[in-house]
Amino acid sequence: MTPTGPQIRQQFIDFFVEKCGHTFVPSSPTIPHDDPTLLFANAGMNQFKPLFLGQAAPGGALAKLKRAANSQKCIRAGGKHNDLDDVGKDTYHHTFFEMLGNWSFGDYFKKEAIDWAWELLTKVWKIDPERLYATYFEGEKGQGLEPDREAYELWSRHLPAGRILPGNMKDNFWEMGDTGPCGPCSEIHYDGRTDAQRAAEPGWKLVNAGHADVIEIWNLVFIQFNRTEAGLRPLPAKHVDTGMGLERLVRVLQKKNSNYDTDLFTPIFDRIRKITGAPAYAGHMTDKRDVAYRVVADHARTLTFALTDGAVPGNEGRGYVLRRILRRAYRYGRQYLGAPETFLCEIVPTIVEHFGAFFPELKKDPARVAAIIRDEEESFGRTLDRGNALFAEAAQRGGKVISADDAFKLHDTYGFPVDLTQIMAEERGMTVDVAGYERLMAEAKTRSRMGGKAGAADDLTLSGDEVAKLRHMTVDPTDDVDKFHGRPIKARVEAIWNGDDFDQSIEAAATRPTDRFGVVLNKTNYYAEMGGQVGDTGTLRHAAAGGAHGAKPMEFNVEATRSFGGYVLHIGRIESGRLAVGDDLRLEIDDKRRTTIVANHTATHLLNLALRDVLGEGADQRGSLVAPDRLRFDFAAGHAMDEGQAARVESAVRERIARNLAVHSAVVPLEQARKVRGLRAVFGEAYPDPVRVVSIGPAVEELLANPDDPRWAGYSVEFCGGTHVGATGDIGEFVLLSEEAVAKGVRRLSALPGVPAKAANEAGHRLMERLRAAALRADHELGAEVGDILGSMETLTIPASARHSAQRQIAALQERMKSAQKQQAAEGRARAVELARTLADRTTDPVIIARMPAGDRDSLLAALDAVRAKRDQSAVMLLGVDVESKKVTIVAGVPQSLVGRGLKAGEWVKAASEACGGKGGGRPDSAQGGGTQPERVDEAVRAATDYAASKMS
RNA sequence: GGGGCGGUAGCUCAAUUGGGAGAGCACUAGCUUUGCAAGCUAGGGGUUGCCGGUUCGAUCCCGGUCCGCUCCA
Repeated sequence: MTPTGPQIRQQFIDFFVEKCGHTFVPSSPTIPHDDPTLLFANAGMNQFKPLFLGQAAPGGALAKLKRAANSQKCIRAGGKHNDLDDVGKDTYHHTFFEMLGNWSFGDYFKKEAIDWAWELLTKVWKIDPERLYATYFEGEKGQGLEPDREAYELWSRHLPAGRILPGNMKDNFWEMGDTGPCGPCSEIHYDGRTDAQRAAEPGWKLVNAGHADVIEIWNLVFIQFNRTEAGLRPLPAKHVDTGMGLERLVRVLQKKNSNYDTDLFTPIFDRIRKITGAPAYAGHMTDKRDVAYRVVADHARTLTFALTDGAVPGNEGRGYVLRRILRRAYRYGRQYLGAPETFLCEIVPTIVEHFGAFFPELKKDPARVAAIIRDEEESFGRTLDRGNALFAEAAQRGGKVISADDAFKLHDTYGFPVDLTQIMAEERGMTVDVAGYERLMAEAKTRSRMGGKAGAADDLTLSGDEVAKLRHMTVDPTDDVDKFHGRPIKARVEAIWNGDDFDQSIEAAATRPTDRFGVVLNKTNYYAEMGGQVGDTGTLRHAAAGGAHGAKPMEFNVEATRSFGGYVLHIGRIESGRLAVGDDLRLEIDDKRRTTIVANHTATHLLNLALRDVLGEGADQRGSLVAPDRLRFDFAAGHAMDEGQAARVESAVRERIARNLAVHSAVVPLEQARKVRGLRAVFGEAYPDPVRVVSIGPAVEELLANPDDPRWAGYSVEFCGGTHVGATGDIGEFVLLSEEAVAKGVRRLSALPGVPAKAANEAGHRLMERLRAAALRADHELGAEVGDILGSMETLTIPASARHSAQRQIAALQERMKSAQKQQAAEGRARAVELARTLADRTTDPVIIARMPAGDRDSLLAALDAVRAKRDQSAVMLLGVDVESKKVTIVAGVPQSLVGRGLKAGEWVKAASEACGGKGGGRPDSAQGGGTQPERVDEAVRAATDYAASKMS
């Protein structure tokens, strides 16, 4: 009986969990929320990186792990390893794949890793041992690296010498970066050719040679060295990191020649066929339709998983990579499968159905994922339409060749990749100037690079190496229990980090004002930036009065506090005196700042609870920022809250402040804490075990004593390592400032607590007063006042409710202004027209030149039309005089008959306007102009009269 | 972070040396038709994203800014 893909995945995990004592650790999200250096999760070890780097927080759940196994969701696209363009063309490239892995963190090593791998493959899965090959590291003299004889010996117990092959630095030595943990690795390869092929050519010749059927299936990495600038040093704790691509493994076990022929993909193909009505997938490598099947299936998997994990298509970073993936799939589907205008979104349910059992997060909100994809499909469809129009133009223009400029513009502005343009050109028997396109592309790239000089990272950090160095210096991680009360304490200087190296001492006189240092102490009362709460600031001084070194007392200004691998870095500058390792210091934090931060943080918890009350369970927290002057709260929501909802959220928070609920915290086992009803945790976040629980209202012990009590749903209970007020009454006041979208499906609230909230409320009231007063004014006074109010609104900090109300009132006032203006204009026009009619009735001259009272150009033009209606054979010029604003406005119209005699309206107006300090022009039959010297309007009239006379005579 | 393109009526879009902001659809009213589909006539609807500059005059030119699309990093 051939096992299914999900069975194979489970067999792997069961083998390591049940037989070999591993802990099953669920896959981390494809979107690494806490690692900005990584676009997507791309290897099983990602979530264990802190363990290998020695940066895991001591005491956390991670640090306790000895052995782990899982199937990690991985995405390879956009970054250094970019497989995007290869997907579809062969049997094994994917942007999304699963990586099975087992890990040892300073526990077992090579022997167990190799023996278990062999046992699982040959005994459990019964892979023919004759088809397996192993590689080992052959050594590298230049770096003083010996061959990995140990691995060779271990393998020789399972395999004949002829199937254990040496490999070089590139294939068999694994390094994470230029420095850090590294070590030799050993790969297992599988020969999937037919017996006849295997008889004809020995498999060892094809290992690592790029043969489609002789493939690497498992990589066992033995991390035993640490590379520093000085060279390689053996690690005291040796680790094992293994990775086996699930898709490949399933292919082998299901005896297929392509990953896409396994049941990991065939249900998706069936679905695609159903949606598009295309002929069934036939598995050909070059057939465009089959390529499209593979592309669409692979990309749909990537998108479903990435969007589920909280990513959103956008125009930068990983969002942009996802958008490109989506579009690639969309184009292939539309072009080669005849897919309808939206179809990718229809594949989501199939993926959820087949992968949801093992990855339950998929089932959480698949409708949201599908909706995002549908949106993108629709908008890309519109872009394609615009691009198609441009392509048609370019094709018209080009004759036989689409020019480089056009091809580049199609790509750069409309997102048409050049290969698409080529396909479209081919269909019309045209070609594309690809060489020219490449040149333009290269130019654009250098331009883009030139401008992209990123600002230097001025914030100090400690890398894994440096954390290890601290440990080597026998410095213990900082004891930070005092951070919760924040009162001044005494502590000893353990190390001083200058960004490149550790100093023994620093002196104010010898540093520049821009130099920043990071002070490591044995303990601290500073809160290090974490969980959205900003770090503390404050001052470090010598504990003994007068200072230990010289006359001037030392003062170190802490501007930021951050934590690395358990070491709290007090970052800032030394203002005066001298600071040395071993000094005893007195630590003070900026109390006032801390007070507002603390109030903000507790308010954030109340806000979180209020959002659930008003919007329901779906309003998950997506991030937060707790700073001294404001708080920001991001949460999942499809659209903006209406004013009623916002008001209810606000009053729900206020109500709990008014009840002055006590804030409790306790550190308790994670498993136990998770059971408490109504507990709120941040999506995608990994929590330590034991975890700190902060509850507002009931004490943590009460919660744990009776976790199922439905009453708890009415209280705020969160996992949180931050600092809080003693009771909610300390927050004082609370107002919502604004609500906005930060990404599709994510909204951001800004709010203020305490004193600033009161100030905002008062500012809001003053604004309301002002609007009430403004509404009583006369129409003609409104303009200035409304403009002024609008101007001040931009900088005003007022509650969101007041802002909305003000906007409504202003809109009403503007409406009033508009109709008043309109009425005035209409009256002005009517007066001008009336005047013009009497003028026209009075004269029959072929040339009519008349002064008009002040009026806008529209009135003058209307008057002009009125005159011409009655005197259609006369040339007419009207001059509007506005002494107040020092302006003369001139309009003129000349009938064709007189234009023929040389009286051109443009020239005529020019003559008149130049006489009163201006210019003018226009068409021969109709023109406008003006001047800035109303007092010379007589001259203008004379000039116009003379000019007309000269033409008419 | 840098570059390209765009933002005009409720919607889709026009508007050239800078010179009176339009069309189609939708909307309202009237007419026509046995009814429907529609047709005819009239009308309402605009801060040309926002701010500033140049100019007698800016949808148009220049600078800034916001938003959308797009490419690159």
